[in-house]
Parts: sequence; C-alpha cells; structure tokens
Amino acid sequence: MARRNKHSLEEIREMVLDAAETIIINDGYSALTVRKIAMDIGYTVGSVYMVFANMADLVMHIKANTVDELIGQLQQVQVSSPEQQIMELAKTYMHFSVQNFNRWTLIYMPDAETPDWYRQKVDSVFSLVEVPFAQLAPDSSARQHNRAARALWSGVHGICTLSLTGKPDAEGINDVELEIVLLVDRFISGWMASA
Amino acid sequence: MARRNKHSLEEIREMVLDAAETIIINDGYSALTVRKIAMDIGYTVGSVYMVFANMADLVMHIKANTVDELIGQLQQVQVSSPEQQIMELAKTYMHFSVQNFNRWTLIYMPDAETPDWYRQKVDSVFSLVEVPFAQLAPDSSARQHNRAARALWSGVHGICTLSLTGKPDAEGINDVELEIVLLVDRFISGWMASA
DNA sequence: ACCTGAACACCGTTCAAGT
DNA sequence: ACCTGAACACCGTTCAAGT
Repeated sequence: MARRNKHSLEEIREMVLDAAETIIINDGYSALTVRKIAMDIGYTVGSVYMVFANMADLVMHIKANTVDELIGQLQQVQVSSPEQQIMELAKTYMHFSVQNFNRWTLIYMPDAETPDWYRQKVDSVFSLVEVPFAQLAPDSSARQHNRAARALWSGVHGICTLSLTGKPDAEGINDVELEIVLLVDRFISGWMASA
Repeated sequence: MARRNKHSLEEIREMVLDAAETIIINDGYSALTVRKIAMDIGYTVGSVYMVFANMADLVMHIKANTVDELIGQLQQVQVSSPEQQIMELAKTYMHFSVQNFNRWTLIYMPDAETPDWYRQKVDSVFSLVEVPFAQLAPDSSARQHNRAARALWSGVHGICTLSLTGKPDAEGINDVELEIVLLVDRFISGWMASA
C-alpha cells in the first residue's frame, strides 16, 4: 500500500472536513472519531494527521465554518426599521440554531484553549446587533449600544439554549419564537423609554 | 486482597460522589475518570460500579446535587418589591454560576438521555421567577407570567453562558452584572408598560 | 458479601516502515 | 513524497476469581 496519490493534500483536507461535518450533523459531536473519518473517506487514521494537527484543530475549523455560515445568514437580514431589524436578526439566529442544532451546540462547547481569532469571530456577531441599536438611539454612546446589544443578544441566545434541548417539533419551535418576540419587544421598548 | 469491609456501601457511595465532585470542581468534567475516582478513595474501578450503574448515573447525581444547591440559594432571596426580587434572583444566579463554574456548566451539558425528574428539577427554577411576575401583574394570566419568567430567565442564563467562559476577574464579573441589570431592568419596565 | 484486577472494546496520537 | 498500520497510553465497563 502507501503512496496512492489519488488526491492532493488539499483535497484530502477538504474530504476530512466534509466527512467530519457530516458525522456531526447526523450523529452529533460524540460520534466523531478519527477512525470513523478515515473509514468514510477511504484513508487511514495517519492520513488525517497529515492535514490537521489533531482533533481539536479539525473541530476548531468546523466551528469556524459554522460561525461564518451563521454570520452570512445574519448579514442577509435587511428590513426597514431598526426595531424590526433586531427582531429579524433574533429570529434568524433562532432558526439557524434549530436547523443546524448539532453544529450550533458545538460552537459554544468549551475548548482546552480558544484561539483569539475564533473568539473575535463569535464576538463579531454582536456588532451586527449594535448597528440597529445605534440607529434606534443616535444620542446614546457607543458603549451603551454595545451593552444593549450584548445583553439582548445573550438573552436571545439563552432562550435558544434552554428551550432547544430536545424538541424539534413545530409546536415547540413556535413557543420558542414567542419567547424571543416577547424578550426582544419588551427589552426594546423598555430601553427606548429610558434612553 | 478483596473483602475489606472498612466502609459500608452507603459510605463508599458518598466517598465516590465527594471525590467526583472535587475532581470536577478543581479540574473540570474532562478530568473525571473512574480510575482517578477509585485511586482518590483508595478502592479499585470495580468498586465504583458497586454503587453507581455507570459514569452517566454518577454524573447525573452530581448535577442533581448542584441544582438543589442552586435552588436552595435562590429560595433564600427575599426582598420587598417584586421588581427587586427578580433582580436579586438574577444576581444570585449569576454569582452562583461564577463561584461554581465547573459544576454549573455541567448542569446544561447534553446527556444521552435526560431523566424526567431531572428536567423537572431544572424547570422548577423558572417557577421561582414566576411568583414575583404574578405579583407584578396580578391581572395577567398564569400563562403570561410563565412566558415572561421563561423569557427573562433564559436571557439571564444566556448572559452568564456567553460572558463567563474564561474570565473570573472582578472587573469582568462587574461587566456581566451590569449586563444583567440592564436586561432585567429594561425588560421589566417594557413588560409593565404593555401589561 | 464484598472487592479485586485482568480483560475487552474502544479512544487519540505517533512514527518506523513501506512504495 | 505520500500513506500505512502497528504500537502506545489512555478511556469505560464487565466479571471470574479471590477472601
């Protein structure tokens, strides 16, 4: 065996990434093993280590891809009023977390050490929410916009976290959306009244 | 060896539970292994399986103890007004999550299968927040109190989740508390205005 | 009636050996 | 220059064997 050269290292890297992503999507993070990845792509365990430093490295790249996809969906949200913009961002986030549940939970799993560029990527989601807050209260400081965005967005995230563990039925999703609408709506009106 | 009888099964069970809790508190869940527990209490791996069905069973009992401790702390919160009561509950939850970080993150880790009694225990935390909401708006329905409590409490939880991964310094904690105060305060006033 | 510890089926990771 | 696959140091779990 050895030296098959059917694929370039770049290609193998993509194959590993795709196989790992598929395993996580279908069976969750706990089902992800180097041996399963190797089997799925028709190589052996050693080959996986040719293209990724280790399991943590591979997982970090999957997480980064997921966050990029999420940011892409959030950036497509473009409605008229700032209030509606915040509401739509929140709903989009919630639906992303439902439709990509296994990959989404992975994003927030604690790592041995989280690289700075990854933390910044996750944080950058907040800034998408800051924009409509700034439009909502142009006279408030950037610090206040940041705090409001962080507080509300964490809140939206919390609803997804606590409500989405084990209920993908349409009825349950509707309940979660109602909670999000309530939180966003009441927070914004309370925030506006005090600004 | 074998047959030492120095401790009753009840005692061994407590020793296992204590040792496991200590390992999690000090080094986190990933450091928890049956072999380490056995070494710490001076028994062998087999003995752990005399008193717990398996690792998942043991972990579930640790989680239950943590939630009980949390509920105990929340029940001690007793202030004058409903608004302040909600605020104090939120702050208490946040400080518990800081001071018991490793055990607290464990509470929300997904299990292979979560028993009903455990889910109910976690859900029962919500009901502690429903009470002041009912006092705040006696004319609203129980359903509305429940939804408000769920939405806001999930929000508080989300702030803890997103903000507490890797910053136990006093300054960071203070920032988190400010976010919580902002969310709770604005949500309550927005909710009151529409009730 | 306890308790041991070897055995089993798994992990992630490494690296000498093959082509 | 790739790629293998045996080897190593770990897991959780079981259970025949010891006292």
